[in-house]
Amino acid sequence: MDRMDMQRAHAAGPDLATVAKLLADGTRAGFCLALLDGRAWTATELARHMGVAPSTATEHLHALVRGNLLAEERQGRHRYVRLAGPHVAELIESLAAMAPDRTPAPRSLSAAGRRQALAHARTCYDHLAGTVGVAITDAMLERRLLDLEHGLGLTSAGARWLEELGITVPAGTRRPSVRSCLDWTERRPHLAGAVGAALCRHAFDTGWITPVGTTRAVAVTAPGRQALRRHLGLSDELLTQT
Amino acid sequence: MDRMDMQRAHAAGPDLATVAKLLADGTRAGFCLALLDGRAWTATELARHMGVAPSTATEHLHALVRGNLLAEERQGRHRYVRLAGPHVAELIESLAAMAPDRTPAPRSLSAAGRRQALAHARTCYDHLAGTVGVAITDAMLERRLLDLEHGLGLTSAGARWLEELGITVPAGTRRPSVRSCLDWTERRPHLAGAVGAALCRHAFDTGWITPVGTTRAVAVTAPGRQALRRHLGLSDELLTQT
DNA sequence: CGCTCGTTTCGGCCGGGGCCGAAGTGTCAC
DNA sequence: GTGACACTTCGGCCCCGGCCGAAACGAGCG
Repeated sequence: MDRMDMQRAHAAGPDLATVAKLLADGTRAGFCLALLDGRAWTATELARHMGVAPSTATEHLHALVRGNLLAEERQGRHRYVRLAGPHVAELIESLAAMAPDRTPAPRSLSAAGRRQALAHARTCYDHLAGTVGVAITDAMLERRLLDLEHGLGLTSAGARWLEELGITVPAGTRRPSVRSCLDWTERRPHLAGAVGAALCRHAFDTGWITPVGTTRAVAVTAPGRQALRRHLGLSDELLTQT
Repeated sequence: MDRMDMQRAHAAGPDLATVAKLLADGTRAGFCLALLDGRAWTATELARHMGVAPSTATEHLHALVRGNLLAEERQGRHRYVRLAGPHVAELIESLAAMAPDRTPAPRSLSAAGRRQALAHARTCYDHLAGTVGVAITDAMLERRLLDLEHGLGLTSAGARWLEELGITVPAGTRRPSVRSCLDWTERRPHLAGAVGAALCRHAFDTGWITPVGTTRAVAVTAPGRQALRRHLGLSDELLTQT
């Protein structure tokens, strides 16, 4: 039995390394981070986004799809990819929460503006993050719609509150209704999970928020500001990007 | 601006790759999986466990400690390492849940026995897994001590039940009280989080379970069988390893 | 049917990094 | 002191894998 066999023999259990390897490359990790916006991107979009040749992107995407991190959908001569599901988004988030934030200082005015818009309010896969996302979570805690008694949880008052707003949360799934997601600009936890996703969806559907350009950034609309003030007591200044 | 700079410029946000790289090697991943037992191991123990030279293990451990995945503690000429905390264990678990299980067929009778003991009952960092871990979770669901209404949660009856048993769960932390952990033998979720940890600790403290050899496997003692039958209605056959 | 453009395949280059063994450092026991 | 032992450092080997460009492929479109 040579060395390789020794190693194999001791390597029982799940094969962490092959999954981790998929995220262990800067380019592939960048793809996944980009896809955290929840949308489907084409291969060339991702290639340009990370500054690599299309051929390189193709290979990476193959690996990610084969590893079940991404799902692909082909339309004509385009190949769209998106995250394979919320579980992948959560894996990426928990990895990101542990990673050092190496966001570089903005090099241009427009880059600084983009960064500020993202820091103010953005989607994080399927829920809200940024200053606004954290503020919503804090307000819900203050009003006892959520509590921290045993980790983050929805109170019965919170359940009623959702119902009054006409927000229905898909039940019965394994997905936790409330999950705490640590985001990388605020470094503070905000509301994720099924409730976070439902709330975000509702905010889009009713026009409280609207996407900014083609990024993950969102802006709070006038009706949105009004609704958030009434339902959560959030101030206008907080909701307006300076 | 050359190609490298382009890539750097687009690589904003958390540096997923460097964290993932730590787990992207079979040997380092094996170390972490071994450390999931929650104990502290010495460098040589881990080296022998994975079949690599001590010098190799040293380098890997340095990387893992520098990356904040492991904590080290030096005692005399020994260097003990353990997982840096529950968040690391959870990261490893979520990675493992996504990884293909490449557990090889046992090559010897003793290996088969070890495997069976592990499959029956074992610790998973700080809570219980295996057939027994899943059975406890199922029984708690059936008795409405837990519910699945919005993800896995502790009911008020469950809180009372814990109190009656004299189990106190540290409150007020960010750690979720109840978390679902997918284990790699049963492929079914079982109770983790602060409650899972407290329950496991209680089971050790009161002698319901006892470690088997130096592995993660545990055996249910006679008092343990009695207690689990009385408090959760678990049958003796289920709790005895065949 | 030829042109465009998004995607894929392939060959080849090159750097990073995992591995070992040999030698060095520090700790404990006698 | 003199071993024994746990751990570390270093040099060197070698392979894996990310990158590109060139060329092929195939869907849309006039």
